[in-house]
Amino acid sequence: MRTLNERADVIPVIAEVFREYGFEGASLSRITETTGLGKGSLYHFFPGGKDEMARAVLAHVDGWFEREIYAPLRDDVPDAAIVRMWRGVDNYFRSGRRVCLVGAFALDGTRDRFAAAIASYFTRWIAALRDALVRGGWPPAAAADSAEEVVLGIQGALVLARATADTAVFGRALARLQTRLREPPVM
Amino acid sequence: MRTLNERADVIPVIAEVFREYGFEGASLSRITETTGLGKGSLYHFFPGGKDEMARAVLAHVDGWFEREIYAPLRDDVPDAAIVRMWRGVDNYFRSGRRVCLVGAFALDGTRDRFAAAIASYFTRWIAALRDALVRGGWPPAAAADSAEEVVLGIQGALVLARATADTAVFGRALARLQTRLREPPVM
DNA sequence: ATAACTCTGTACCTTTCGGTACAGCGAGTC
DNA sequence: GACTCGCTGTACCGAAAGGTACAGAGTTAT
Repeated sequence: MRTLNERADVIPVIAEVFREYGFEGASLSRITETTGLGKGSLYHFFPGGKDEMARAVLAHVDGWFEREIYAPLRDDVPDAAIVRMWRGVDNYFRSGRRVCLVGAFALDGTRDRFAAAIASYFTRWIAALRDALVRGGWPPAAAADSAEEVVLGIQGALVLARATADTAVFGRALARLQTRLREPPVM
Repeated sequence: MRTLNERADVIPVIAEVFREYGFEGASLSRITETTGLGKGSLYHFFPGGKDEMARAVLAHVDGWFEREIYAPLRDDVPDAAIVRMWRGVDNYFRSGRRVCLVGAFALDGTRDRFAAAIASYFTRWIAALRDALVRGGWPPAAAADSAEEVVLGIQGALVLARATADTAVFGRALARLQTRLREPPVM
């Protein structure tokens, strides 16, 4: 019964290939090379081919964020959950050295094919953060605005860090957004 | 002597294909289809093939921003130049319906190939905006920070607008960033 | 020991990829 | 009318794309 185990092990590796090259750029030959698996094994685990691999990878990323970020934001003490989010995000994106797979897919022509998964990733993130802020005493409108600003800022920081090959941008952006969430609006 | 004229006419069309599908996804067949030009004409204008097309497109985008945004930020009255930037950006990105070609290339595996052009586009934008703020009376450190925040915020907004197929995100982000540049820091 | 089942390598398929070669068209020039 | 010269369509190329077929190895259960 190693099937499930090994399939699960391969997904993060494939994810890295998609992350690095995008959907179109992630050729099967690159995937087989990186994973060390031949086409035989690959199509055994993912009969649907590249499309299924991408879906599995998106689901994997989504699962991680749901578990580590969204759920805590919805259920835990707001302040603690938000601290956890900052730590988790900085860790996940390797302080700007790693790019967001979902964001990369969104800009690609790939978007339409995985539209639902891509949109859901972002809207649920924003909704969860907004809820945490509201539970922390923020006015709903300001909470919604700031939640959107934070998620969008993280994506922008990743684009810029990658574009300029300067990971410090990411750290500065996180710091800026972080202070902004610490001081509730004056309204 | 129609050569230069027509080549110049084709570049924006090719740009749209790259913007929509990314470098890898923009196949020659899609380009011929969209431009209405056969391979013969295409390789007549761009002997270097896809690579040269991408470089021409990047140069075209860069030229537009240099002329319409960066130069005014450096040379004109700061307030007016910044107002012009907001108008120009909203217009250029069609209020979030259009994606940033340079940002898309940055996330792609394409980045390395065009690294210089991609990095320069962003660093010059940030530098120009920072200069305008400093000339407008901002402390240099705060100006640098806010300039980075604005450029990064625009990129993030484009990612999110595209990801959620909700252009309103872009408008809200622009409004937020705009108010932030209107009130100089307290420090 | 054998049967069943999971996994893997190899060979092969069609389509599309980026790119090339080139003959010819049409609008100017002399 | 002949001659450029800029442009275009067509046919073609080898390589790589994504995907399939399948025999067999390795393990596990009986």
